Amino acid sequence: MNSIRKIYNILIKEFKEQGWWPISSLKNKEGIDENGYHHKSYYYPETDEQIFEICVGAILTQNTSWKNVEKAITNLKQNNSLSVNSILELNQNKLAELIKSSGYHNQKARKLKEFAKFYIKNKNNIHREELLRVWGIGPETADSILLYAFRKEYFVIDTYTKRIFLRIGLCSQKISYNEFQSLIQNSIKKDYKIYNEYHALLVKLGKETCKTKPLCFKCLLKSTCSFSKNSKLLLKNSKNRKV
DNA sequence: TCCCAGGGGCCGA
DNA sequence: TCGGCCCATGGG
Repeated sequence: MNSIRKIYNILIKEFKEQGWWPISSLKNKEGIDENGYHHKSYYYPETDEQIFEICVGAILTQNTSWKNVEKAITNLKQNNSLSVNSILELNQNKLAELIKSSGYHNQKARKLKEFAKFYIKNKNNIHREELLRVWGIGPETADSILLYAFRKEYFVIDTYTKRIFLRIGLCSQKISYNEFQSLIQNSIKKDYKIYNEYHALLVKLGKETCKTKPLCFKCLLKSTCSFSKNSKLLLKNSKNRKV
């Protein structure tokens, strides 16, 4: 079994299913937690509204913590603006005000409007190349939308994925997005559920242990991670050093 | 007060 | 093609 598959097995065994992508309208329903994560079902999203909400979340979460995105989504909902048509109709400054908590709100308001125009025309036949031509949609956001909203098999490469695999020693600093995506996609089964879950598991690991300042001592992957081994060595050497 | 967070566009070299 | 800079709020 290859290392990338092994890492998936370790993470899923310990962390269990993460239930991505969270959908606000599902909060506290049967089998769904208070934040909208559907841990036991991969059959979401079910409706056009749910699909569009995931797309909005993927754009709003660009370089932003999910908590700040949740506030923006709640605001949009309370203003009856979490739909394609209302985003198209809404004044851009008003839209920016509603999503202010997610940061970069002026840029993101424009991004939502550009995406909404695309969505209306392409929702029934969406293609990655065309999605990438939309202003404000880069490879990560495109793949999040394709994978989580449209259940298409594109592995999402984000900051956490890069950081974790770089530290483990499975990729180089200079690897491109597409090269990295191919590396992972060629190492695991082409399966929507696995792509969905693996990315979510990496985010959990990145948030909890493989942070900017890593907490290697409690990391599930410390036995296979070159960064963790090196940091242990550094710690040991520093302790042995006479002051 | 500083750092960081589920990126992407633009511009000059 | 690539590095540097800008966009911005909120929590720890």
